[in-house]
Amino acid sequence: MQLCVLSMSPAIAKTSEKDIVAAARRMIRALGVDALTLRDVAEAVGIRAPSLYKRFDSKSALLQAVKADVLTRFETALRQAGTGQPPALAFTRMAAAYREFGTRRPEIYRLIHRPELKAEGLEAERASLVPAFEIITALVGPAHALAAARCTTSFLHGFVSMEIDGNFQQGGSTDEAFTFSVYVILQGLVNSASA
Amino acid sequence: MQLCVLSMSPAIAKTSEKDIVAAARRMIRALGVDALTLRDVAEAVGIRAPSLYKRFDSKSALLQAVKADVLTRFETALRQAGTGQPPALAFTRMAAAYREFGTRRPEIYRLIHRPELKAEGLEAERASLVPAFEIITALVGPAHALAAARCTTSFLHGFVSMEIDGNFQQGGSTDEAFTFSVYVILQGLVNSASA
DNA sequence: ACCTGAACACCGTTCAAGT
DNA sequence: ACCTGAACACCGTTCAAGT
Repeated sequence: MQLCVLSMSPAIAKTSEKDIVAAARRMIRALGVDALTLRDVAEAVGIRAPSLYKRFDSKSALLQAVKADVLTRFETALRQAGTGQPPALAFTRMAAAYREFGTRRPEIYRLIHRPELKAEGLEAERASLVPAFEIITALVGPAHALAAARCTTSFLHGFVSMEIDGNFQQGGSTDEAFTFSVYVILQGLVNSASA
Repeated sequence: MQLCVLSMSPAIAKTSEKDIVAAARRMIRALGVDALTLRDVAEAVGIRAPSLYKRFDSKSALLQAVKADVLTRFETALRQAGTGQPPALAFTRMAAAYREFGTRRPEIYRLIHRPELKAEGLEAERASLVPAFEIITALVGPAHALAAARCTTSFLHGFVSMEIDGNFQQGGSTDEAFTFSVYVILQGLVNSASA
C-alpha cells in the first residue's frame, strides 16, 4: 500500500520560498526591480513562471517578501551600529550605517521604499527604524522623541535617495555635506531638547 | 497650384505636444504614473497610441516632458513662498510650500523623483531648487550654503516622501513633527554658520 | 503536491497604408 | 505631415493536464 502511494508520489519540489526570495533579491540588486520578470526569477531557481504561483499569490506578493527580508537585514545593520555607544556617537554611527546600507545597494534601497509594496512590509518597515528611535530617545528624551525621530529618518531617507539618484549635481563633497548635515541635526536636536 | 497643394493637404493635427503633456499630467495626478498607458493618453487627446510617436520618441520621453513641466511649476511655488521675506522666515515659508506641493499632488511628486527619468529633467531638476539655495545662502552665507542646502532639501524630500507614502505610522501629529523638524534644522544651520 | 505548455489580456512599439 | 489598424515581442497571470 505505502509503496504504491510512494510510487504515485507527486512532483518533487525543485525550490522553496526562501530560494525564490534570495534569487529575486540578488536579481533586483543587480538589475533593479523594474527589470525583474517572473520568467527570469523562475529560471534562476530551475522552474517555470507559472510554478511561482504555488508559493506566491502574485509578483507583488513576492516583492513584498523580498522587501520584508531586506528590512530585517537593515534593522540589524542599524542596531549593530548604535549599540554600546553614548547617545551622540550612536547617533552619528547609526546615520553612517543608514547611508552605507543605501548607497551600497541602491536598487535594494529603492525597493524598500516602493509605496505600492505595503502589506507584508508595513510592520517590518516600522520595526526597521526601532533602533534609530531608541538612539534618538536616549538623545533627546521621550517628550521630543517621535518628532526628532521623524526629523532624523526623513533627512537620512532624503539624503540617501538624492545621493543614489544622482541629484547632488553641483559638485562639492557629498561626504562633507553628509557629515555637516548630521552635525547640524544633532546640534539642533540637543538644543531643542534642553530648551 | 496652391489650391491643388491645399486640397492634397495632409491630415490636420488633432492635438499638440502641450495638450498631450497636460493630459498626461492630469491622468498621472489622478491615477499615478504606473497606471498611465499610452492608449489612454492618446484617447484623452482624441488620437490613437501610434500617433503619439509623431511627437515623442517613447513613453519615457513623454514622462520626461511632463516632469520638466511640473518642475517649472514647483520652482515657481518655492520662489513665491520665499521672496521679500527675511531669511529665517523665507526658510520656514519655503519649507511649508515644498511640503504642500508634495502632499497636495502625491503622484506628481513621485513622478518628479523617478530616477529613470533624467534626460530632460536634469537641468529642470537643478533649477527647481535654486530658490531654496538662494534662501539658504542668505541664511548661512556662501561657505556653508551647498552643504546646508543639501541638508535642507534632503530633509524636505525625505519628510514629504515618507508622509505621502504613509510611513509615519506611530500616531502623533505630522504637522507638529514638521514644524519641530524645520525649527531644529533652522537652529542647527544658524548655529553652525556662526561657529 | 508541485510542475508544465499553452493561452489570455494587456502593454510599448513598429510599420505599411491612408489622407 | 499627421493619423490609423494591424501586428510584434514581452509581460503577469490562469488553467487544464501531467507526475
